[in-house]
Amino acid sequence: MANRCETCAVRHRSLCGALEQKEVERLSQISRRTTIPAGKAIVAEGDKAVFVANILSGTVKLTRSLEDGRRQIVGLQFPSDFLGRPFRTHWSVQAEAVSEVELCQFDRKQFEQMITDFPTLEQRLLARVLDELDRIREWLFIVGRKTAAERVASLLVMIADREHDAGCGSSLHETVVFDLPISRSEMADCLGLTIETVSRQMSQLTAQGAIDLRNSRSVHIPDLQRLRRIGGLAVDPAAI
Amino acid sequence: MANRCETCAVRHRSLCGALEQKEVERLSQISRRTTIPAGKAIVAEGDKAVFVANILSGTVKLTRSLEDGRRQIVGLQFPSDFLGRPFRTHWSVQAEAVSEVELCQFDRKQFEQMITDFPTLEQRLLARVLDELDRIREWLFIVGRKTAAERVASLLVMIADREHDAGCGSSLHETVVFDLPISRSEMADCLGLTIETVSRQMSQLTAQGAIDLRNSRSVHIPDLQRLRRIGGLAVDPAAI
DNA sequence: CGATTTATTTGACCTAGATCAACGACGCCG
DNA sequence: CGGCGTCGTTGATCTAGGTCAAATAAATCG
Repeated sequence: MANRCETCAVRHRSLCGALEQKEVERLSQISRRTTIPAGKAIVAEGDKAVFVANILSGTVKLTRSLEDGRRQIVGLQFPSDFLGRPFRTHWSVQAEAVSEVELCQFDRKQFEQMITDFPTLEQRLLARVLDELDRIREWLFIVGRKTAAERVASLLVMIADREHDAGCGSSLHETVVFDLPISRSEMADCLGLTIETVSRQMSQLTAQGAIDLRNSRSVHIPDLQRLRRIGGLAVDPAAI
Repeated sequence: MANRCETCAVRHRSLCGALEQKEVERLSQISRRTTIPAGKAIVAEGDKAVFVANILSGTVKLTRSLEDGRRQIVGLQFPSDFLGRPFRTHWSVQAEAVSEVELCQFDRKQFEQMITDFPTLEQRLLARVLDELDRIREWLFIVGRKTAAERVASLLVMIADREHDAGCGSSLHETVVFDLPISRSEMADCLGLTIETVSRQMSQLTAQGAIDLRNSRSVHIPDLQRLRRIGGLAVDPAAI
């Protein structure tokens, strides 16, 4: 049964924000909510692409891996992000629920039809994909050329930015507190490092006073600009 | 003055392949050809985005860099590829001509209008950006988790695929000969390695008989599948 | 609540690739 | 043709981060 989009937590931040009341209704008719428990794969590399989805809550990781166990997280997605690949028949990455995830799924074919019918939707999707491309290029740079310390700092800043995704600048030297959605092992897989190195760098950052861990998942950043500097990031938060 | 798209070398492979005769005419009216000499920057990180373009000939590298000289190539673009970022006011990467490059430029704003007016164009652009996203995710994986030998092999395969971009499978164990568009230093910047390591790995691959260098730029790959295997790539060429 | 399992931290040591340093091979120009 | 600058190769050494191992610390379960 169609769900009521008016009460959707990500109604305006997600793709659907592009749509008028009437259009949303049509979209809601092809949507279906699903909940995926933490740690479960949503789709595997090579799976047929039968759906696309908006993330309503939770965190999703996109990974590529080799048979020998090497693994790289190639995307982290948060509530209101779009998950999936219109106009492709198969998934090129594995998508896995990091925490429990709620999705608003659409049949891929029907969604493609919607895109074709509603240019505003397509335009918004395009803008999103382009943003994603920018972010992943930044990411490639980090993984390709930065030191372990810089990588860990950069990841923390990135997650901080996306968690309280007000993001946009506000004051310099701002304080941020948040829970890491991912484990040390997942941090390592984001950064092309090992768990041990990530852990050592977290300890190092703590020792420097750049972060403060109340427990291993709860991060307090007393001065975001400072952490940006440690990460070798532009001090001006890259405008989304 | 408008150029005649009918004679365009990349007319059908590029974005414009989506357009009807009449639409192409309109597009051609806002297009302008430029030639950029080898080694020259096309735009710098942070530049105002005044245009987007199709690449007619030559190779373009997209780079991010740090003040201390560390540099990462985050994209390599070939003829028929689309260069630029609609709906963004500034460039987030530097674009530089690797070889002499011919562009077919469009005013960004006008191009955005075209996108809005011609959904087929937008859809084709979307598909392209999604492809680019897939490729760069693969790339992130390579840089994050693969050994130097695997990285170099992967890069050669990737370039071989894109150079004679018939690409699509044909026979197994196929032979490929091509000229590297990029220097050792640029290969290193693609892979997050140093020149020396790239050079050593090229020598290693030559010693193994996996490649054959007639000169430092001219690569002969006697068995593409074998090189794929060395690079830890799926043997089935990832469908474009 | 104690037992067990799983995540994280820390330490000791090792290695892939970086760095430093020649050296050879082309092209270019006078 | 010979000097010179750039690019690529190769060798010797060093080091950031990996690997292996052990000690906490936190979560799960009966």
